[in-house]
Amino acid sequence: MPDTRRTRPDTRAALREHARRLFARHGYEGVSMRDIAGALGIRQSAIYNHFPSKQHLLLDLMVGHMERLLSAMRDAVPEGLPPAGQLEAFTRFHVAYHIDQPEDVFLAYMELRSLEDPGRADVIALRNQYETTLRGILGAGQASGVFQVAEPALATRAILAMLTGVTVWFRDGGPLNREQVIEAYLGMVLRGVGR
Amino acid sequence: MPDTRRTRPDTRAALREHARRLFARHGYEGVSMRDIAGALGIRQSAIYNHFPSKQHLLLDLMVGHMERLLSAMRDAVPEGLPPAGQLEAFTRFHVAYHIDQPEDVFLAYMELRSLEDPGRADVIALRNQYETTLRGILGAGQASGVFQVAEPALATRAILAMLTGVTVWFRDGGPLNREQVIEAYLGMVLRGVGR
DNA sequence: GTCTATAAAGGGATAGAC
DNA sequence: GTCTATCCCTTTATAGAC
Repeated sequence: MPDTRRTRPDTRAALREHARRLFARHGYEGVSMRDIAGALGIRQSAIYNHFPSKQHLLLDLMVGHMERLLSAMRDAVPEGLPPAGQLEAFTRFHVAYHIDQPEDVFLAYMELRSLEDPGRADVIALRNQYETTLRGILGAGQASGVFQVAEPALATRAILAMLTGVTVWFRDGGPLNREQVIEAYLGMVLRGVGR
Repeated sequence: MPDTRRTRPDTRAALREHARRLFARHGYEGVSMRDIAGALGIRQSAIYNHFPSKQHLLLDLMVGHMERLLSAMRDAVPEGLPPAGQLEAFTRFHVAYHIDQPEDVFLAYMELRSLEDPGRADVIALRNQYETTLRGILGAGQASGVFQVAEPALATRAILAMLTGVTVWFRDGGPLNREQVIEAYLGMVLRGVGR
């Protein structure tokens, strides 16, 4: 049994945490390696024992976020459900995840432009998998007549933009709690597709 | 009658144009004064004849955008209309303006975090005026029973986020033209508030 | 694995000639 | 109003001691 009191702190994990927070708040270009190192109390050069460059650190955060998001979404949206049930599950999941992980989500949205190829293409591919899932749900509902969606591709983007915006304003302790926010967004999505 | 062929180009206006484009594409922190000057074919130091600092250049772009946006919105949304008509006018205006001025809009949304006080507070106040207009329309429609909006403040943010997202994906020459996009978003907004 | 020291480049801003 | 030249600072990244 390891002595956890004497375990050296996991610098790599701490770097991820502080970089995520700082990048989300000030933007990739607005944060220096010194800023990140300073948040941990180490020197800037020590970061290079854990990540080969600032770009690689950003890529690590982006890919890690997208893989966790996709995996969690697939767990939350059962394949066997009819389209209306899938849309409800997807919407609840998306809002809840964005409330719970605002920094990851905000970072992935805002700093894609700071990510260089080839990593950028990988992240876009992962994001497209996520979007395609919602697109498929809307298309299936349209085909079976339970949704009235004139333009499924546009509706996909409209719904994702609407729901993702929750990260910009939601705060714990505000007038609406987590569950009230999820229900309010769900109501707008369902009415928006004609349910 | 002035000889327009020999008129010196308006450097200040050209600086605004190129800075707007570069800031929107790479972010405020990702663009240097040398980048902006280079786009015009002048030296970096010449910028300081027109703007006292990089911050002032950003503030000029932000305030200019918000004032134009507010003014155009007030022209497009007549005060005398009933709430349903106002919501339709507001939605058509917002999508059209965001399609036509994507750089201004994207910049104002993304780079507010790079703007320092006191200018930042001014821009936020202007943005709040814009949001409050939509909030008032939804509140009036709710009060008169023509809208079913459980949470007007949330619905305001949800609608604005949904519509503003058009800047991320819309391109001239794509599968949907400007008018088709406006109608599709309008349909989703009206259904979303129960019309 | 972290430190000090340093390299090499780029950042915003200013001075003064023209 | 734009230029060249420069100041002073910060940046990412590397080298080598411990």
